[in-house]
Amino acid sequence: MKNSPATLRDIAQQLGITVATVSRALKDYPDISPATKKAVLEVAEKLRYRPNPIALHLRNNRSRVIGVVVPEIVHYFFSSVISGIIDVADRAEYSVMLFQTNESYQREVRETALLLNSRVDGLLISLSDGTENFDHLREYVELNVPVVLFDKVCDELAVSKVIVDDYAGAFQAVEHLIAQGRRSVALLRGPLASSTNRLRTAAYCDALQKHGLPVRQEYMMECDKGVSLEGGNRATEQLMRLPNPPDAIFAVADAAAIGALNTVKRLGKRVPEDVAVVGFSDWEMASVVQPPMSSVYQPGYEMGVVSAEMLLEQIEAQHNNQPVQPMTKTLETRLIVRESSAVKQSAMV
Amino acid sequence: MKNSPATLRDIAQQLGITVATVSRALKDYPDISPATKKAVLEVAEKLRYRPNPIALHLRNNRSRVIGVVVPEIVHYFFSSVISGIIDVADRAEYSVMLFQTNESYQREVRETALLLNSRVDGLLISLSDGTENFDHLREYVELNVPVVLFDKVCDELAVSKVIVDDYAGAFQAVEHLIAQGRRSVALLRGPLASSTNRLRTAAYCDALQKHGLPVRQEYMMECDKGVSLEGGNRATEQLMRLPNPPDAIFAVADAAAIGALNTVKRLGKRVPEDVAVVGFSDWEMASVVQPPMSSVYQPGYEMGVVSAEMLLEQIEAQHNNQPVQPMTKTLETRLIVRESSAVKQSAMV
DNA sequence: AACGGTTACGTAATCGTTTTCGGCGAATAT
DNA sequence: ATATTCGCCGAAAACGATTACGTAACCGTT
Repeated sequence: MKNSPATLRDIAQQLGITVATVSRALKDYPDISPATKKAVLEVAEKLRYRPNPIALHLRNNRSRVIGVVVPEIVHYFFSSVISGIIDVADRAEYSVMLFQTNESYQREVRETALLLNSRVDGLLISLSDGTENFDHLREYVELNVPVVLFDKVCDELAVSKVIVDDYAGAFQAVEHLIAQGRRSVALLRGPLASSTNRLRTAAYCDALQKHGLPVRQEYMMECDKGVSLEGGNRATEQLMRLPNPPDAIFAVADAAAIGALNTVKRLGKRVPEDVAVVGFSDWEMASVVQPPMSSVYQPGYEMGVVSAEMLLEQIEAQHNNQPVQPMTKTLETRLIVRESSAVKQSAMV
Repeated sequence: MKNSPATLRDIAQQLGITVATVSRALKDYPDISPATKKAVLEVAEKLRYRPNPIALHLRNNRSRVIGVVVPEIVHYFFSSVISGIIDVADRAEYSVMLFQTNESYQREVRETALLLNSRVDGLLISLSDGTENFDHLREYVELNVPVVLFDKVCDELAVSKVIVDDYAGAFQAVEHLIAQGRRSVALLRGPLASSTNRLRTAAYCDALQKHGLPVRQEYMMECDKGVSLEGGNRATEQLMRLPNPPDAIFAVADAAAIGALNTVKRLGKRVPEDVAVVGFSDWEMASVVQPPMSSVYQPGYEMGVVSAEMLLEQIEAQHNNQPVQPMTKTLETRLIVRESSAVKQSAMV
């Protein structure tokens, strides 16, 4: 029957009054007589009137929509962050527009431009691994659209950031391996363009040096297929083929770590006796592999919550013409020790 | 400096012409003289003009936004579906608004209403486990807003659906277990309100009966904490405490299956020798646990792609006033056999 | 009777864009 | 010389909602 939702005018026509009166009646303005209000409310109910948000956006110059851009959605950490963002946005009556870049810089530029055109009220973004130019985000700054960077950030932009303490987490992981008596710890990492990779790699080197261990290039592997299961597999195969293979592997991501763990076992070595393994992120997966894998826990959901709260605050401030101060918030990481790196507790079947 | 993006009027004023001319010049109407076009293009470039989509939406009565509602985002299968949806939407220049219900019927109603008010062009939704009333979706049908249900669907609504062949997949899994010589196969399932749970449960029963095996109530467990790791753990503990514990477990979700697998091992039994385990979905996790777990592969990404394509087609048809025929598409499942259920190939360390 | 103050509503502008319906001058046709 | 066409552009309505401002009608006061 009815094809399109009722508008103010539909109500006004039924009652022989103007849309202005209807609008005011619905918003309970004191100007309107109780009788008219009652009549308007009734008709509005009957017609199932709902304000058209698009018209409101046009008039108010705000959309109550925030844009979220992540490298990939099918990823335990990022989906956790997204979940946190959505829950916060939901409570504040904001909607979330979601995009993924598949780690492509070009697509990142495309999506952010799209989002900017869409007049989102703010942007939450985790940079792709390949992103080294930030002009697409500078446009936001110039137009005073609040931006919060999370997880994969950059120093070049004066915007708010939410990160985890990548350095401390990685440092702790490597020190833990050294404390377990490991003397040749290998690293599995992704491209150094990404801030998280840089920090975790730096922490790896520093931890080794602090304990008087050599930093050996042949132990620092960049996974060619990304820090994935497959990337971890391949890098580990290479590592174990070295004249003196490492006695421990620290991977900057759980997927690669699990690849490493499985490859070590496949090559007939024991975990952790021959090679200890520690990952980063503490995915659900880490606790179900055999042996259960140590990993640096990264609070994904919380990062989403904090980032979204920060963005919404800035949007609010912006809207009230208050100045917004870019700030950086660092969330704690925590090393979860399981059997893959704890020699004493190791209980093999 | 500039606080808000340039509008048609800004361009028009700079050139002393009207917005109508500017609009036509930008859209390359034949009416406009080359000189004017050139001038407009130049000023538009200088001012970095971008059409305001909100104004367009208001005028065109379409938003080029689709709504997506899932039970939870942090979930390998659903995030895969979302990924597929987003990739298709992206190519068609649509944006995706994402919501999660956390399996709450109330929140499902709330989010769908919000989305409807937001005037999305269409809705993609996977129902929450507790959803038994569908009035919130009937509103979409009444207002002629295209809806496509995926994965968790219902029979009560005359809308398009995309599902996997839950019945066939589950049937194949149970038959496989029987073929491996198992005679007492247990089931781990979630609430029967969900269509997938119902179908997989029915297939379980039918497969047993086909092979002359009894369908025993004490082997059919509803996981109290949901079909999660924890739910799988608890249900399996109960199963193994039975006078005659099962020699195989089929779980309707991988998380519960992995919980089952780990619990079986923790209780000192061998997988698959004592108890075989098969899951459903074939998450990444399934292949990395020990022993690698058999599972019914469910094409998540493809489901997202197909659902989104179907929805966009319907939106297009709707927009051209063509009738839309609700249709149901069923995607194939495929049993992936790994060591957790294949006695012969089992290679324990 | 004239004025002031309410009450209760209407008028019209606004947000940015598209598009229909002209309009005006010049060129072409009859 | 008048009519027709064409090229180029402006005016204005439309999408749906909000809101500053204007204005009737009515009351009571002086």
